[in-house]
Amino acid sequence: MKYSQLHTKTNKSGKDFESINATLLTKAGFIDQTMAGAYSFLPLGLRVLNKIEAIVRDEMDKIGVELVMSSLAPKSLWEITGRLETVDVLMKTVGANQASQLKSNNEYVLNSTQEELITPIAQRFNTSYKDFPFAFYQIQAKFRNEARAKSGLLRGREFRMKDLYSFHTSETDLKAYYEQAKVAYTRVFERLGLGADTVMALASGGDFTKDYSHEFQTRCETGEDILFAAHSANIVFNKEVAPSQAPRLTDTQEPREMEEVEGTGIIGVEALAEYLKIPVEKTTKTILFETAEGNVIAAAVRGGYDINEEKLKKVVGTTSLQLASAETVKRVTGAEVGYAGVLNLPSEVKVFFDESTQNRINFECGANRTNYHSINVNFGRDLPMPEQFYDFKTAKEGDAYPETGEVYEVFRAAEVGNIFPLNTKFTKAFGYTFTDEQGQEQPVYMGCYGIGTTRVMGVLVEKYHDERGIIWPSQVAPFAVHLVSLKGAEAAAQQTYDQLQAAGIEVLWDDRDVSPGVKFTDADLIGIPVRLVVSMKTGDKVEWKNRAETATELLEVSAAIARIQT
RNA sequence: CGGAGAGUAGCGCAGAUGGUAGCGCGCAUCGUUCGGGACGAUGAGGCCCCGGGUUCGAGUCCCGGCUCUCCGACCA
Repeated sequence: MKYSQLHTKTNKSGKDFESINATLLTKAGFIDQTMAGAYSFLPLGLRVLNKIEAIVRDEMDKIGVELVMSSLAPKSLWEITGRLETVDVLMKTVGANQASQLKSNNEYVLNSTQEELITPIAQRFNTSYKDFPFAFYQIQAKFRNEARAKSGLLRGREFRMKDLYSFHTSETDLKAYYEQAKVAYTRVFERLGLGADTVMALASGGDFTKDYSHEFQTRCETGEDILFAAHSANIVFNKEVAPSQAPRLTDTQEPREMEEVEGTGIIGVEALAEYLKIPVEKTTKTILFETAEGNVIAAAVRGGYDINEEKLKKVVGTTSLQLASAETVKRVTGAEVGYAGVLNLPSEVKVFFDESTQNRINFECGANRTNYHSINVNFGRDLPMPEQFYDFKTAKEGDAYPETGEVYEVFRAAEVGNIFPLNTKFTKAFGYTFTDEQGQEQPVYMGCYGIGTTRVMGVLVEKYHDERGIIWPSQVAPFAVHLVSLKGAEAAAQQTYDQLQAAGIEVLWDDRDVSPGVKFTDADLIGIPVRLVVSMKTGDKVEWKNRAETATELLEVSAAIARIQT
C-alpha cells in the first residue's frame, strides 16, 4: 500500500498523553480518540488489530468454535442473572421519555460480557451428555461504563475482547478444559511476542466465582495491577488476593507498664507514631466491621498495613463486610471513630488479629476512649494471647509468601487475559441442565475466558518502543516492510514496490514528495520492523535497516525479499 | 464517586488590569532545496464548548450546564 492511500498521517507535534501507548499510537496515526475510553482504529491500527486477532483466533479455533453475538441485549436477560444491578459498569439505555422520539419503551444493555447471551444459545442446542463438552467464542466490542477511562488502550469504555465460554457435564471436566485453555493462552501470548514477560497470576474471581480466577499478566511499568511473585513456589498473586507474612519483628524491650496517653485529634498510625515517638510497627490499626449476619467484629493489623476486606471476609466466614457506622463504633467502643482498640471490647465483638500484630512488645492500640491511646500493651498480660493469628492484610513490598517464607518479588503488570471457572453460576440462573446417560437431569458447568485484543495492542506499544517511536514485533506489525523512496529514484522505487508485492510481502511505500528527514522520522515513529530505502545512492539495490537497530546494509532486491520471506 | 486542571483555526498552544483574536505545525500556490523533522514569498482557514447574566462593550467577569485531561477510589 502506498502511504498516500492511507489518508491518515502522522502528527508529530500533537499532544502527549500521559500514557505512552495513546501518545505513540495517536501521533503515528494508528488510532484516533473519540472520547475518553473510546478510540477509532485507523487503517494502520486496524491492520495491527487484525493481526493480533488472527493469532488469537488461530489458537481459539483449536479449543472452540467461533460465532458472534449481538452487542445489544434486552435488560430482561440481565435480570435473569441479577447482574443488571450488580455490574456497576454496565451500559444501559434509558427507556423512552418525553424528550425522546422513541416509540419503544424498551430498555437495553450494551453487553460488557456475554454470558447472558451464550448460555441460552448453548442450552437451545445442547442438552444431551453426548453434546458435551463444547466451547463457543467470539471477538467483538465490549462496553463498560468505567468511572474513569485511562491509560489509552489499556482501560476503555468500548474495547474489543475475545470471549470464550465452555460448557461441561462435571466440575472435573471443566477443570480439565480449564487447563487446556491455560495452554492455549500461553501460546497466544508467546505468539504475540509477550511470552517472556507474561505470567499467570491468581486473582479474585469477584462476583463470578468463589475460587481464584487466573489472570495473564504482562510485566509493564504502566500496568494497573501489582503482582507478588514467590519464585520458589512458582506462584504469582495479584495484590488483591496475595497471602502475606509481614517481616518478623525481633523486639527485645522489657515490658513496661501499660498506660493511656492523650493524643487529642491524632488519628491515623503515621501521625500517631510520630506523636508517640514510636515506630509505626508498634502501632495497631483496629477497624470495626458489621457482617452480613449483623455481627460487629474488630480486625487489627499492625501500623503500616491496610486491611484487605476480601481476605478478611474469608477469615470471618461471611459474605459481606461493611465498615461500622460512626454510631456503631461509638456504641461498641464508647469512643469516636479513630480511637478503637482491642482492649476491653464488649464480649460479643469478636476480635481478629492479623499475624503482623504478633511478636511485639509494648505496642500501642486505641484506648476505646476518645482522644486516648494505650501504650506499652502486651499480649498475655493486658489482654489474652489470641488463640490464632490470621492473615487479612493487604500485602505490601517486603512481605513474604507464608508457605515458603520467601520474600515476594513485587512488580507492576497489565492484565491481558483472564479466565474464570464459573461453575453453575449462570447455568443455574437460566435453568440449563443436560440429560445424563441414566436419563437424569444434571447441572451444566461453565467457564469463561477473555483476552482484550485492543488492550494487547496498547501493552505491545508500552513494551516495544523507544524514544523515536513504536517497534512492532514482526508478527503484529501493520506491514512487513516500510519502503522509503527518495527524490530521483521514483522508477527504481516503483520497481521495488512491484517486486515486493509480487512476492506477497506486505509493504507500505512512502510515496510522498517530502524531505528525507520527514520520511525517516515517520518510519521510526510508525515502527514497521524493516525499512528499505531506495535512492539515487542505492542504484539497483536497496538499503536494509531493522527498526530496532542502527546498522544498514546494501542488498539486491531479490536478496532482501528472500530475507523477509524467511 | 472525591480532588485538581483544561475547552480559542484541522492539530498543539498564547491571548495581565473587559475594547472586537494571534503564534507554531499542518493545508494551498510559486520558487529554491533534497540521506535524519529544509527555506523564502503569498494565501485560505474562527458560533473563542453550550445557555443565561453583568456591561455602552465579554475569549476575558458572574451563574448554570456539557465535554476532555490528570491524581485518587472503584474495576465481574
